[in-house]
Amino acid sequence: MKEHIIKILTDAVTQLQADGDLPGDVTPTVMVERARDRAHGDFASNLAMTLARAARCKPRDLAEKIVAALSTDGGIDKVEIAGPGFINFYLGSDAWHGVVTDILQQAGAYGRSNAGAGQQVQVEFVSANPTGPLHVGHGRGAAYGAAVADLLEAVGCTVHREYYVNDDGRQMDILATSVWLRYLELGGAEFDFPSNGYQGDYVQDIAATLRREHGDDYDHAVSEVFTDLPADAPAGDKEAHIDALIQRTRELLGDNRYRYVFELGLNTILDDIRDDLGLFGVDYQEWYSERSLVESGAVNKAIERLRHSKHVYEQDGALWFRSTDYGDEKDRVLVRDNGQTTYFASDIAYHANKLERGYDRVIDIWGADHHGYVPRVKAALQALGDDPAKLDVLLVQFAILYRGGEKVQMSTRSGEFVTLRQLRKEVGTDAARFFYVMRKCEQHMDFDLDLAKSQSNDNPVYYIQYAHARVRSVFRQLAEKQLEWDRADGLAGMNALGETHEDALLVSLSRYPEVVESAAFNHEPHMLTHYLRELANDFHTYYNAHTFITDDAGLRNARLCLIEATRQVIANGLHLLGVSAPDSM
RNA sequence: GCGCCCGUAGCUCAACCGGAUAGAGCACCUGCCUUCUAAGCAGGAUGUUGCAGGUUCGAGUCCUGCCGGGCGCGCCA
Repeated sequence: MKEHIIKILTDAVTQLQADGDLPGDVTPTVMVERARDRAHGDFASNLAMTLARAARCKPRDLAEKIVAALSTDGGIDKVEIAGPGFINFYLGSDAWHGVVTDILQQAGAYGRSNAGAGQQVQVEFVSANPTGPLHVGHGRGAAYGAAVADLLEAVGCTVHREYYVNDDGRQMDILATSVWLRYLELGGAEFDFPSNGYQGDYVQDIAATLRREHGDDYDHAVSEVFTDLPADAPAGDKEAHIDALIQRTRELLGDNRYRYVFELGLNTILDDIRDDLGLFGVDYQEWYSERSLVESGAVNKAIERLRHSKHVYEQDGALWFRSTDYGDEKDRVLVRDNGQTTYFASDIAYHANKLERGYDRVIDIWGADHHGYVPRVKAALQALGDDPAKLDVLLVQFAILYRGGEKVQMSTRSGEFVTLRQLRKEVGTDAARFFYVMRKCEQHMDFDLDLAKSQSNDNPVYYIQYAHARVRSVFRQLAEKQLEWDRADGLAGMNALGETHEDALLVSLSRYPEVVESAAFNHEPHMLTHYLRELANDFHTYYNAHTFITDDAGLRNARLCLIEATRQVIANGLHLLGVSAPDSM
């Protein structure tokens, strides 16, 4: 319908240009949008206002010319000029009936489109270091990333979901060392656990596995481990202490054993993260290993490419990338004076690799605390001769949890953070997924745990799911009354509909594909959550105002078609958000 | 100090590329269950869009300067 209106408006402008009423050199972009207020009709265009200047006449006068040149047919009841020069289109109620047929025919495919067909998109999200379980801070990135990916897929893009596994850095060495120290403790050793080590219970679980499977094979005397190490905090430097401890661990265990402990820690935690995300309804096409980039030489290759670009220099024993040439605040180190490449160097290689793979668009979803990182990554891509505009970095603000009106305190250092797993158990996957994407990603968010758990109309998740379950319930009642839904009869008799509530519902249903498309291309799943709430509201209102299972078979079948279509759209929308659509509640 | 994000009703948030009288929900008050699930519905009001300028037919939206909050500013990741 919208396309139809755009077409007749475009035709009208062409007509006016041919008649000399409009300059021929202007190429208007015809915008038609849903009227916000139904008093303004169903669709509105601001065409006359945007063209007024080029046409050198008043918007309202131009609007009249356009309307005069308009060929109105196909369901348009009337066209009016209003306000400063809007052209409003009023549709007859039967213009909307076709949407029910569309929905019932297309079922799960209704709302999907090919608007983004041919576009290869990569979405990288969560990518938390595998040094511990995911916490609630990762939850928002997971829910948001999954929704953005699913939305893009719904509009026809080919989407590759990816988790970048930081399996190569110092943090992983700290984890391996922490696991081994806990293992020694389990063998009866006593010492002060390093203040910079990983303290969570999960480390002890991994250590227990090591001891269960390998007995005392990995034991060493405490004196061997801690002799001649720089002091730990508070007296000494905790960083120097842990680095020396890592080195000592490597020496005592030897390459193979150290590797084993390292892998055990990494794999256990990665399995846990994978499992956790899976239960959260978040799945990936690929888990991309940072270590594979290092081992394949891709990191060194990227550094060499930068070196050739002449934006690299040596200073203080380190190798620097002159990112300030591309607007970054300061230059960045690629290779440290100890010869180790930085995380940034891996990340350059990783992003270069993404673009080499031929994606039209690369989307990174990061926590907002990493925003300072964006300019340097884009700078590197530019220096490499890649197009930084292909990279979209979406920054997700943190969510603050509230329970009983109080902020839930989180402290990572003591290991007493709230995990995503705990959140799922407390409020359920459906509520968590929905709540996380209810707000724009750049918006600071308050996550009310009590509300997410509450089974009341305050809770938008239940409100929407309830609408879905209610439709199912109506059909169960129908069966109990020994009646059958004659779908063909209902679709043929849509003219029986015409109540205000029915018109409103039809209009809402017809909007769904537009909402999906808009939410997808703007990377704003919250638009869908708002839409679904409005749709559920339209349904509940209708439900209370009219009886669906009436004695009039024609009316009954038409209404059943309408509510089944509503159910289908709710199910489709919830599915895109990773939320279930229950048959009963 | 510099950079990025945010500031909309008592609270949590919308407002599609700059459009018409800035909208929802919650909280608060009043009604509706012998009738398809009351996890629902109907009715009731709330604004100097942080402040001050600017751009234009039109600004919550764009520009400049302030104020307030968050985050970042490592040879950490």
